[in-house]
Amino acid sequence: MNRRPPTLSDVARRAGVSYATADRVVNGRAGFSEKAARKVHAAIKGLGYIRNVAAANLSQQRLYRFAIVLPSGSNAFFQRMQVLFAEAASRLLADRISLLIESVEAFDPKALTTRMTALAEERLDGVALVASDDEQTAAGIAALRAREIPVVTLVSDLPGSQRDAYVGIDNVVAGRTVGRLIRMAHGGRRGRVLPVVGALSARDHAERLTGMREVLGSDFDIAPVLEGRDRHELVQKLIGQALADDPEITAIYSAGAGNAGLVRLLDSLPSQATRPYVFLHELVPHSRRALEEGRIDVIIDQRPEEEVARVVEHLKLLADRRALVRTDPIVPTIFLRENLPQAQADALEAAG
Amino acid sequence: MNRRPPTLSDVARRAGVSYATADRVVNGRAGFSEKAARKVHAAIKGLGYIRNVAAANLSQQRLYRFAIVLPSGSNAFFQRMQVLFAEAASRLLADRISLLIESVEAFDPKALTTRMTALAEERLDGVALVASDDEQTAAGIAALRAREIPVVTLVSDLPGSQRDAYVGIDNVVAGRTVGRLIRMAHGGRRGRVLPVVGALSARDHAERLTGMREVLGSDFDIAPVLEGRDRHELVQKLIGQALADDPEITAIYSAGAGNAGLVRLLDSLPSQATRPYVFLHELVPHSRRALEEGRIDVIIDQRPEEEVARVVEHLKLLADRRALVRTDPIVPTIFLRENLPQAQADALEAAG
DNA sequence: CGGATTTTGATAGACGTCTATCAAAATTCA
DNA sequence: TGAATTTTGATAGACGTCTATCAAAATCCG
Repeated sequence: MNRRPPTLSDVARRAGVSYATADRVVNGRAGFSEKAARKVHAAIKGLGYIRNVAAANLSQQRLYRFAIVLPSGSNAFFQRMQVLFAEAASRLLADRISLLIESVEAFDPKALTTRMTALAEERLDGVALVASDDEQTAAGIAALRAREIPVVTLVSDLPGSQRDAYVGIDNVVAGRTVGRLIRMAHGGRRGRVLPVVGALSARDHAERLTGMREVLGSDFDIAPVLEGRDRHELVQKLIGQALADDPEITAIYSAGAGNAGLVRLLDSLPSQATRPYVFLHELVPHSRRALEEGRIDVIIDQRPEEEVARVVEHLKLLADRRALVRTDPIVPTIFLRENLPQAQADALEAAG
Repeated sequence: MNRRPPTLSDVARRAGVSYATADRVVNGRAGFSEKAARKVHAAIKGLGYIRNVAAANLSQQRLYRFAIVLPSGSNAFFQRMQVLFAEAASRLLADRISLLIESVEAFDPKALTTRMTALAEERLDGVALVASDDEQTAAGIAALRAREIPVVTLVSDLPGSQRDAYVGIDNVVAGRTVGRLIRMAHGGRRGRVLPVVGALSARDHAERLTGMREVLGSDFDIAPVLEGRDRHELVQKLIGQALADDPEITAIYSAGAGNAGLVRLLDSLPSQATRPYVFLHELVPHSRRALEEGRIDVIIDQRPEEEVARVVEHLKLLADRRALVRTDPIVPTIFLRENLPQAQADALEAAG
């Protein structure tokens, strides 16, 4: 019923050439004629030949070596991502894939570029990194590509660069989504939204606000944007002040990090007062707890589990010079108290 | 720097036994002593030996053969799933995995069981199927398992059976999520919800309503449940009547299929009237269009793309007798007009 | 035409595992 | 102790691809 899949020997026989010639054609070695190439390709098509990757890797003792560069620091989101990559790494050993997980100082393009230059010297099969939006990083990517090392950007993209793929959400889309949810939560009534970001100069944060504004239009008031520098204490202080000064606020949208401070502040509010609706990004232990306890309303998550899986998938395909599947951006996922995924025991373990 | 990964020969050498003995131990062939087994296992641990799956598969000329059994019929959701599996199948050829995609008459447990019995006779490495909730199906699963064929249930689970894994959403969770969204959309005011299902006897539909009720509690009125048999015309007619008879209705929750009828009905309403909020399941061409055009408000999707990927992942791991990763249920995903994923050109192509 | 160059064929060893066979060694048991 | 049984070792061929080598054949060009 099921015949054995055709091998390159079968291809050679059908093409009427020797194995050696067929091999030269498929592996692009020098020393074959146009005519031979045509015959071989016709035979490949006719037989439906697919290279046996297992055999090929075996013969070459192939080991895939990928580097993952993440920003260091206390950011809960990247901590989680680091744990996820570490888990993936141990799983992937069985597939002869090794992940070198590296940290560089956050918000330090020079450190990132230095690391990238170092990586370009190693025999790597691919690099994934969280790009920052500057020319140095773009040059670093170009340097990797110049050495034929595929590059995938992660979480934060750099569209003008030579990266092979981006894995992450579209931040304008995320902001629009929050805008729609804010509208829904107000049930047709007007409201006043307090936007909080890390910095307006951070492209992803700015894009999120843009998206939100697009959907809210002129039906909503938008209070002056707070810049919390992604620092818990500052976020807590600024929002506290703003709420005290501006009792009209009906919703808070925190587009950046430092949300532990926001949660602490909400906790300190008098419980009988109706609090504003709260929307924030990234499902991490403290935001999860706040959602479960009803202190916030919505978390927009970029599903780091899915991102990790896709990064690995892309790097593997790029290393094998195969076509990418699923190149559409990750969809920002809306978590309410009710559709939270199961808590990740692994994350707690790793933290404890 | 990076040594060659240890082979079974290295293990044998370190254990002080021959390759043949090491092989007997790891592959559970007869004819080795306890002492030898202990020595080999110690060496495996000491060296961190991992079997080279590529080499193993090569030597056995291993081909994975999986069967996927989907209900046939005009249901847009399963049509989409079929397309996704077909795409996956062509991609997976390169990994020596073949998917046999089969259809059986929907809602016909006997047909499903007959097909399963037939599949049990084939040399398969795994089966995925949409379980229906009855004893025949459970027996069919048991028959497959008796022949050492792993079984994964898809979309609809059968918890009491011997299935190895379930890939799909928790329908109570999905219902609760809708409940929360209904609350949000009413902005703190009361409302009256019209629930529509295919049949109250369908477990998944009933579970969704249960979940919704849990969250709405006594703050909301719930109109009598309509049973639309997942048929477009019937759904259209019943909802039309209900809306005409009951002007108090502020929201519609369609927990089943047949939503093309719902969309048509909404289309026919006088445009100046404020329509009720509409929540329904599964992102398919007609529901997508309705959401884009603002005729409905929310789609709860079970992400068939992710389900397909996971089914394949599980089947492969089960066939290799490896541990499953990610056994938590799929999270019901909330789609608003703003966070719709890119349209799937492939689906259109396949339909056209 | 004749020499240089290009193309082709034949073949062999390696990758790590699986499967099988046969003889030698160790153990069990009467 | 001696025969039967179990355990072990040594080894060889296969899987499909990659890499390399060498000689033979075909083609090119002056």
